Amino acid sequence: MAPQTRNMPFPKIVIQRDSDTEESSSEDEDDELQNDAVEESDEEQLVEDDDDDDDKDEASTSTKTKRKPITISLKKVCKVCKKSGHEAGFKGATYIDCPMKPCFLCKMPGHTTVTCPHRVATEYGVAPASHKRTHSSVEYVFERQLKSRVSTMKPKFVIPNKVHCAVIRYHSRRITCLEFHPTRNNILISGDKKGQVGVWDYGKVHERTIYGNIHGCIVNNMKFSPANDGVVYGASSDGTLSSTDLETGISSSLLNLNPNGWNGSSTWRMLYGLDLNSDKGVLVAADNYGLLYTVDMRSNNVTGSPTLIHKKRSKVTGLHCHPLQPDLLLSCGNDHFARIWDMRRLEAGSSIYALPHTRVVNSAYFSPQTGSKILTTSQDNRLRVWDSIFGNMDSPSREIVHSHDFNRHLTAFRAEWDPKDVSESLVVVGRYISENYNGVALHPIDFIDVSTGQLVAEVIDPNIRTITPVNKLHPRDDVLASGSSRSIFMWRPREKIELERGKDDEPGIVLCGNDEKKRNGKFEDDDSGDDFDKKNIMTKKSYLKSKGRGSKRKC
DNA sequence: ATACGATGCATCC
DNA sequence: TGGATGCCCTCGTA
Repeated sequence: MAPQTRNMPFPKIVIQRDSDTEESSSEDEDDELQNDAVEESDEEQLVEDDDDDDDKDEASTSTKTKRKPITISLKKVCKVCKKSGHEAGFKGATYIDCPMKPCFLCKMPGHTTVTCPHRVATEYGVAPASHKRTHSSVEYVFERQLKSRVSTMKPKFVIPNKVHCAVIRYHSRRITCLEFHPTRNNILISGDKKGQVGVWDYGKVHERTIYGNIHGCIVNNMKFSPANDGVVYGASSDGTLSSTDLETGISSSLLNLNPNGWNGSSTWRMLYGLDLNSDKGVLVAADNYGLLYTVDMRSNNVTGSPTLIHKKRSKVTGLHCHPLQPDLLLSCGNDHFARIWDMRRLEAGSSIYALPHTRVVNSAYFSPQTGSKILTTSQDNRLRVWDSIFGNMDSPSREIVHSHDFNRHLTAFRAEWDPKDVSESLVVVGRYISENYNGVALHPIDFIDVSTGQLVAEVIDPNIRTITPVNKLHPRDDVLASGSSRSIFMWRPREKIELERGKDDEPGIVLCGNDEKKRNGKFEDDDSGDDFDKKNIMTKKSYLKSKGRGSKRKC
C-alpha cells in the first residue's frame, strides 16, 4: 500500500544532506573543542590573543602604547550564542545549529538539529499507544456506538503535491486562517493579520474579493454558518465576533469585548477560539482572558455570562465542538492545557479532562468523523494524539516530534486532520525548519500518519520558499490550501492535474506577478482591485524553465 | 547587496 | 500580578 508521495528522490537528498551535515557538524565539534579550551579565559583576553597571533603590526602598536587595542576579531562569532570559534546559520541551503544550544527540533541537549534522529524519521518520537482498559461506561458507549464507524482499513492516501494555482499579494499581511466553503467546491475564504477577509474562487483563479473592513486586526478563526452557507463568522484580535454576508461583504458584530475602545494593551481583549454547535444553535468563542462566550445564532445575542475555561488572563487559542456529541467541547490555550468540557455543565474548573502539555497549545481538534481521537499541536515541537477520548486519557497515545516552533512573526502552526480520511489518521502540518533540496532551502508541508508516526509525504515546490503555517484539506476533494506570509497556494495531486491538462497546456499557475512593480514598489492598503491579468499567469513552459533555473527565481 | 522592523511568549524579579 | 527583557532557520521593504 505505497502512498502517493514524493515526486523527488528524497532519500537520495537525505543521504547527501547527511554527509554534508556530518562534515559541517564535525567541523563545529572541532571548533567547539577549541572554544572550550579557551573558554576559561576572559573573552577580551581571547580577542587580544587572536590579534597577537594574526596581526603583528597591531601587536607592536599595542606593546608601544601598553594599552589594549580596540580591534574587531576576525574569528568566527556565533550569532546565536555570541561566542567565538563556531558559527550558526545557513551555509548554503543547510542551516547549521549553534552547538551550545539544545537541539532546535526535539529540544534535547547533546546534539544539534542536523544530527537529531527525529529529523530523518519522525517515528522516533512516537510513544506507543497504551492499551489500558478502563471499562468505564463511556467506553462502553464508544464501543457500541462509534467504534463501528472507525475504519480499520487504511485507505490509500492521496497527497495533493502539485501547485495548481497560487496567488500572491492577495492579502497584504500574513495569512492567519483558511476555510473551504461547505457546499461550493471551489470557494476558499481566508483571513489575514490585518483583519481582511478574502473570498477566492480558485476554480476561476482570478475571481477573488477582499473585504477590508470586517475586522481591525488579526482574524484568528473563521467558520461558515450551518444555517446559511453564504454567511461566515469570524473571531478577531480586535475583540469582536463578526457575521459577514460573503456576497455583499456586509458585516455585523455579534460581540464586542472592547466597547470602550483602546485603553492600553493591558485591558485590550482579543477573541481567538471559535466554533459553532449547530445542535444547540450556538456559537462559542474564547478570548485572551481565559473566558468562553456563548452566542445564540438565531437571536445573535450573547447567552449567559462568560465562563473561565483556562487560566485567568491567559489566551484560549482554540475551540472545537465534537462532531457527533453536541455536549462535548474541546479547548486549548496558553496555560499549556487542552481541556474537554461538558457543555451542559460549563463552570470554571469543571472540565472532564485536562490534557497537560509542556508549552503553549496552538490547536486541539477532535478527529473529524467520530470525534473519538484528539490531535494537539504544541509549541514544544510535538504533535500529540489521544486515541480514544472514551478510554485512557492519562497520557497521550502518541507524541510525534515535529518542527513547528513558535515564531512571533509567523502564524501559529496547527496540525489539521484530513476530513476525508475514514481511518482518522492522516494529518497535515507545515514545517518550520528547512531542508536542503538540491541546494535550495525549502520548508515542506508534512503529511503524517499519526497512527504510526510516519512521515507520509513532504510537499514542496521550488517556487515556494516561505514557511506555510496555515494548511487546510478540502472536505471532499483531494485539494490542499496553504497560507503563507502573504500568499495562498492550492495543491492538487500531481497525477490528476496532468490528466486534466495535458503536457503543453497552460496550467494556470499564478505566481508572483509583477503587480508589485506596477504599483511602483508600494502596496496599497485597500487591496480590493483585481490586478491579476494574463501577464501574471505563467505558462507551463515558463514555469518549467524557471524551475530549471533553480534557486535564482524569486517568488 | 544589507539593514530594519513588526511584535508573542518565556523568564525574571 | 505585572513590567522589563531578550529572543535560533521570517520576510518584505528601503
